[in-house]
Amino acid sequence: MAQVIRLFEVKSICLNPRATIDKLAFSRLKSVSPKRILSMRLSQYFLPTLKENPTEAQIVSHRLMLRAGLVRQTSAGIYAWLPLGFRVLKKIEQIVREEQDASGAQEVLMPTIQPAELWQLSGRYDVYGKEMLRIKDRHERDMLYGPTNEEMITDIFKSFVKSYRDLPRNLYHIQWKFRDEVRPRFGVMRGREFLMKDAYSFDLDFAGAKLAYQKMFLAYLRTYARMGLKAIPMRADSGAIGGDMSHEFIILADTGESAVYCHPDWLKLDPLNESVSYNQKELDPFVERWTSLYAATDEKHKPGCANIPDNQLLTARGIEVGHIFYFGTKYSKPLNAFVTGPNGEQIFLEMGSYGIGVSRLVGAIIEASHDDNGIIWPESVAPFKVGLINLKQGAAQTDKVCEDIYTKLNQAKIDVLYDDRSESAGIKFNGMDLIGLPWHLVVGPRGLEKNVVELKYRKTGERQELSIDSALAKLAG
RNA sequence: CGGGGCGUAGCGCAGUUUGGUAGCGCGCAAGUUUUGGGUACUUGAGGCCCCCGGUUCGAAUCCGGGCGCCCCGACCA
Repeated sequence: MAQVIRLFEVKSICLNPRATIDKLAFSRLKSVSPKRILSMRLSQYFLPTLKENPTEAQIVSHRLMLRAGLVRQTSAGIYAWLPLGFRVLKKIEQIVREEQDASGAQEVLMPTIQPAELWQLSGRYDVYGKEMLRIKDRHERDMLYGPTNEEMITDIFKSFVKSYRDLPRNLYHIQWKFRDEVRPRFGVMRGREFLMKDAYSFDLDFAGAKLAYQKMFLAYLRTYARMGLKAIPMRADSGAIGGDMSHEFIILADTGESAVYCHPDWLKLDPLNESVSYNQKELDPFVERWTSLYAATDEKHKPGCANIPDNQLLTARGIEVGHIFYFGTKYSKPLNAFVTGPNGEQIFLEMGSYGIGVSRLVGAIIEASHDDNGIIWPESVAPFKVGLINLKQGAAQTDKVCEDIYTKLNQAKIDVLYDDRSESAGIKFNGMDLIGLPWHLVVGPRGLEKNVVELKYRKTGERQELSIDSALAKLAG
């Protein structure tokens, strides 16, 4: 009897959620740096998937994002990010961050709400029109929800930097922005509220600004390539100033919003194979080479102007996922942002700005990577690397093997979503295809009789039967 | 901002023409069943029919006015 009571006590302590949380919190305190929880059991996850297509979603990425439980629309063009979608958003953000840092840019965080005064100084308060969401605070002071941050960063920068010796600098942040689009559409690809990385470079002269531009050029190519995207820089309009120092980065996707024309050799290039460092000597030839191949959007395309015959041009559709441009002293002059030069003269800052649509990329990646069954996440941005499917939940054998695999994958720091629900096989297979995790590890009684599990690669649909150990080894490799 | 469409259960829809107090499929819950690609059956819960006003004995349905959402175009990361 005493033993029974003791057992019961032990069990009740383990089942007490508070005890678990305290224990977790304690272990976190001891660790040097905070770590994110890698894996998840589907039976406990907030993942509201839909079997049918919501009518409001017309394009494929929007439909799949709603069906796979990534986002929830709260108003036209404004979305709440649910756990699975948020994980993807964070992974994309992190790749952007790492590449910005590698290029020498420094992360800051500016507010979403800005005072109108800054915009009145640059003259854009009136120019921006209704796209700008204007707000009054309780003191009737004019504020706005920032659509971009040139004015603010210039104001911040100039208030501290007074000498040419403090140049160059490149500051970026990843922040939510708002543009009150007349007609939001395409889900997160053309929302009103969107997450964006924008960087702002400050230089003494044009040569410096050009180098800053080239650094971003390289960082952008690397960023998109890491996300499994083929991004092509295309010359864009930069207004009166800037010459050719403006590029849009367009990824190719069948459902893209605009037609693009480019040299077929683009498809062979991979920026991750290039060994080029962030210095002028290496960047000059690199950028030269990467801008020499023809590429133009519909509106810029002029037949006969390419360096190869028109009929050999690759015609495709594209989605803009980034834009870099040099704009000189456009903001530094009206905002009076200058430094003292070597000879004591006042020199207005040479600036450029560089944007990446982080939330848009979630949709864009899906546009570029899906099939009839659902999303196909590139591994680098996948919410989980592995989907573990237990075909017979509740059976001792499959449960045990799955738990074991789940633990081992966790120990190997591989994030896994374990479908431990008591659902039929078909529901689990289809659900896993829909949310598009790169690898599906299927554990069923039939396979276990032969001591094998099935490993499926979502992208190709290829499956192979492997022993548990070799499946784990393959996932770790 | 021009043009068009739609708001009925969580999702997809019917019912509106001809006013009589709301229905189907999926999903959800319970049970049986099934167990390797959304299994089958039974039972059940779930609606301020977008909102406000008007007409009428009676309005999801007719009339007026709002609001919301979607699509095409112009605009944009």
